[in-house]
Amino acid sequence: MVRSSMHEPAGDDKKQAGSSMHGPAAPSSPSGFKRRVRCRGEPPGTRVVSPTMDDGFAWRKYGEKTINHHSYPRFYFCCTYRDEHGCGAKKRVQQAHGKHALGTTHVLSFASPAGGLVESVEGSLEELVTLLWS
DNA sequence: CGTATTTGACCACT
DNA sequence: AGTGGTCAAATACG
Repeated sequence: MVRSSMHEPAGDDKKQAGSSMHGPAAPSSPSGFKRRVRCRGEPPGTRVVSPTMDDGFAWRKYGEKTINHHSYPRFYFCCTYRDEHGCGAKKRVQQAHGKHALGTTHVLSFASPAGGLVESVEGSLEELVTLLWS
């Protein structure tokens, strides 16, 4: 969750170093590194709402985790242009109760079309879109 | 060929 | 000890 001291992006340093160390750099000798291939074909009907909704930006899913504390999994998205535009837009989508169908989307930070920078926004996708276009 | 997407594992904090 | 969050690599599709 949000670390008390994770306000500074500099924290990425340690993370990057750590990953590098684990060294997937040596694919030839993975100490048990087995990447299971995925079947890019989820059964139709299971999908209630498309997290990749068109909010004006391209979102790329970079992770998924199931929270035991909650009843549904959480999806992590980040702006596809993160590399080129430095638009450090990050989106966290938590699937709310099936009754509401629409999960809650928390935006960590994203560049506003107006040129402003928004951070730590939380609300439904609908609200976020409205805010973006505000 | 490039991009988007998926899954597993590790890490840091509490 | 457990949780949550991110990265890296591999694959599939256009």
